[in-house]
Amino acid sequence: MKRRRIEMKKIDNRAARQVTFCKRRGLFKKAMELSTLCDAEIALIVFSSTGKLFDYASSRPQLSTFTPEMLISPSYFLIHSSELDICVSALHKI
Amino acid sequence: MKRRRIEMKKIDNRAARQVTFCKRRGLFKKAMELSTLCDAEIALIVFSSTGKLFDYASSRPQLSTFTPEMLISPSYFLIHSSELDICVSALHKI
DNA sequence: AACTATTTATAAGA
DNA sequence: TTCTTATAAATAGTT
Repeated sequence: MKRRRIEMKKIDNRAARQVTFCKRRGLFKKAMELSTLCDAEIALIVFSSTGKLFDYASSRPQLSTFTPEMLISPSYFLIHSSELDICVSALHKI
Repeated sequence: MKRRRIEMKKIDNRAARQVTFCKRRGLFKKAMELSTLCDAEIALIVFSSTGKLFDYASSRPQLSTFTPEMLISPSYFLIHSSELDICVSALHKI
């Protein structure tokens, strides 16, 4: 079958959804490009529907490569919960 | 001149850099698409080199639309500084 | 802000 | 998951 425009809604089939997730690496590439070209600070955090964490941050180590030991470390910040509690989830899930 | 491949390094000219920043909206579109198609949780925070905040978060209000008044509000979380202090900057800069 | 040639991302299939 | 390829989508240079 020829390629068609994909419908912009949740992919029902679980396997197909995961395949599409794996294939769509362009988001991360574009984040890196925008940061490099335009000197922008960027933080990108993604949880797949299976709960796996992927992330990118300009000028900072990747959260997803941290070991639990590395995360039991000193410096913490207080941040507003709106939107950013997704970051807290990140720490809890690792 | 015909379009060429752009060199992947910081654009020196300030004006050109800002134009490119404005044009590259694809990052946000792709974030929304990945979230929708693959049922992923996504948080994306971008500071332009001029310090302006742009953000997207699946299933959450946009940080960049908050007023200072809205941010003087109750719920806060403690998060690890690595990578995520970019979020703190967000709150400070608004 | 619009145009458009070209590059880039990716849906489908394998 | 990874490769290929046809096609859709993003965008660099220009206007």
